[in-house]
Amino acid sequence: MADLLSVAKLAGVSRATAARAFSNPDLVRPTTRERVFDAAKQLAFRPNKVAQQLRSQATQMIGVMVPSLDNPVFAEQLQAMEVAARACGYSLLVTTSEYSPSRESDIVEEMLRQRVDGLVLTVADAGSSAVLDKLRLETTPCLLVYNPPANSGFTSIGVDNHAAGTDATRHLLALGHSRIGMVAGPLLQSDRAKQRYSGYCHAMIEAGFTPRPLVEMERHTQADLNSLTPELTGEDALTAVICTNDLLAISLMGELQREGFSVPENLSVMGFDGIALGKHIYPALCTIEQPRADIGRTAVQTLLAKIRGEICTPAPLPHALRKGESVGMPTTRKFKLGTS
Amino acid sequence: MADLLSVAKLAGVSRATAARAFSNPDLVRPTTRERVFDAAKQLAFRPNKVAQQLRSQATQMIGVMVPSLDNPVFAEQLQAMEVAARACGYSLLVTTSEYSPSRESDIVEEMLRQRVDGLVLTVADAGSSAVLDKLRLETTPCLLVYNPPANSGFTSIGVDNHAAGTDATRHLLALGHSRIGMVAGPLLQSDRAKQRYSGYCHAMIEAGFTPRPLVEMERHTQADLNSLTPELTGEDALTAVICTNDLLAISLMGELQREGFSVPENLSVMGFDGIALGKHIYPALCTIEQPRADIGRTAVQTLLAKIRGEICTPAPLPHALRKGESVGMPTTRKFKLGTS
DNA sequence: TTGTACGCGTTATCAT
DNA sequence: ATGATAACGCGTACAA
Repeated sequence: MADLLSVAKLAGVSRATAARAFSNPDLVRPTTRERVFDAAKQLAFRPNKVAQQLRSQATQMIGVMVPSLDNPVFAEQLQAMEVAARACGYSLLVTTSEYSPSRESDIVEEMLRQRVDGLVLTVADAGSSAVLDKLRLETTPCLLVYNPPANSGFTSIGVDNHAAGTDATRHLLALGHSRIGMVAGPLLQSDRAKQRYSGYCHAMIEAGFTPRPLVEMERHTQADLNSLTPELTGEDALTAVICTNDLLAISLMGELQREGFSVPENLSVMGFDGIALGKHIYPALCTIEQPRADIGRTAVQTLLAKIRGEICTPAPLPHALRKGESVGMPTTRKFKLGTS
Repeated sequence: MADLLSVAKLAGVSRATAARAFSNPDLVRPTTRERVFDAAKQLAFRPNKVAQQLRSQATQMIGVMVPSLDNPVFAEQLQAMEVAARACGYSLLVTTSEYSPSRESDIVEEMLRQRVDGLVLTVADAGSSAVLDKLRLETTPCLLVYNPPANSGFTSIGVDNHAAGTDATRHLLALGHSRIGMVAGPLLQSDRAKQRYSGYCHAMIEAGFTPRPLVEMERHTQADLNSLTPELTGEDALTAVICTNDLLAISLMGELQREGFSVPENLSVMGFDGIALGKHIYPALCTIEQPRADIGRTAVQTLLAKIRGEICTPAPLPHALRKGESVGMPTTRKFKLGTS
């Protein structure tokens, strides 16, 4: 691949002049400049970013680590970040941690070696994270997304999960529900879920009810109806459940319907996150919507500000309740499990 | 950030020796080696990949461009690619084209400047693509994913979309359907959809039926029931439709149910792609499953082979029929539209 | 306005 | 076994 020197030679100027023609065009006489551009075109010259990066000590790359792209929440956030970053001339180096702390460390180390200008991470648990401990000692600007800001020492972009959990619960309470449960994936892997649960507890207590224990599923993205059935039978049977993420909610609804129950008649189901698909399925998923596009954009802009040396601590982004057919008024229609 | 020279000085050796201690440990006396390692640790030395890349003329990065990460098909493929690439010591530079040809060009240009070792692209239409025309003149190894291999001149990883379309149709035919339609997003933006449609036509003709015209929706991911209603009424009303992707199918099912119809009693609905969510919704989506993990892995491995200079033209990957509750036998139950 | 020369951090060649 | 040095491609301070 042609380099600046060959361009310069073909244009009959020095390397410096050729370089200037690109980086500082006004410093070079128009005719000379054109000669350089012509030569560049003839040789199909393409500036070498690696060299530029080494020279300028900046890569214009930001490293992104999310748990998994199989969850649309992260994929959609990444989509927004990519657009925002590109608009600012930055590229994204993307990795997935698969919720594994050791992978998290390897990935961040790798990205630091690549000299990314900044990092955007979503870690399993911001409260106790080896990778964050390491990053505290580094100077590379770093930002969390989705992780609750408290206790990590890092600025974090996302909604107020506690408040969101409260709002979700209040919505159900307002409809007349009181026997409300909450379902989560593996808790250790999600500090968000914990906060949302605490918000739920807050709302329940506030309304004079006793919060129920969190029901923990084995996977993030797939509900297991059996784990929930104890809560669905008897006098105290739930009339509504909140899932800590939309995938869980959608698969729970599927399981219920597959077993012959209907949503929301037998059980109201709420999700969390607001992935796009939730609007299209039937019944449409009632959920707490995170402003994913905003989150992505804000994350990029906040990080770039940090990179420029500015100090900024953005406020939590507003969540919104998205109503949906998966939630209704509580009914007395009894569950009859095991009829299949 | 500490560099090799400072490490060397602290260890009391030359830069060359320090470098060797890492790249070629056996060439340096064990005691010296340890001194170097100690110094490196003390200074928190972290090798600079940018410099390595400039020096070695290889970035160990592969550039990935997909239309949009909002579609789980691409997100899930990317997930698989990331794991495969990381396992081989490669990183992923990820971009989204948003189905825009001009963005496609900008992105590829940018990645070439970054000197990625190879490219993995999913373009709108491999048959006529400005970006592919440009890449034909370049030497950077390049691979398509999902795009049909024919007519592009590039090797492409994916299933045989024609055959898959045929298989989908045959499945419905075998159940007794004959009035089968096909629904797609914007056709110009998806050569895959065209191939799948031609496969459908093939199967219909083969069975002695007349293929229907493709119904084109305005968006890739959201069905518009109104566009379809003409096909759902009258003597010749459809009993089954195949959608060219799962998101379209899922939203179509939602729309139908929302209007009071049931799937598959009133209309059988098939999807295409096999995104994970399809299994969990109710009715579970019957679809043609693409081996996304395989596709991702194979793409990376094929590209790396190309980068190493090997020649390899992988065969199309096998698709699979995933049965689901969204498809049933044809019934005589009439559609009654507009009853709401 | 243009050219000379140095440095960014690394690796590889050639001496010693 | 180790050290000196050139080169990767670029940007820029300084000199002309």
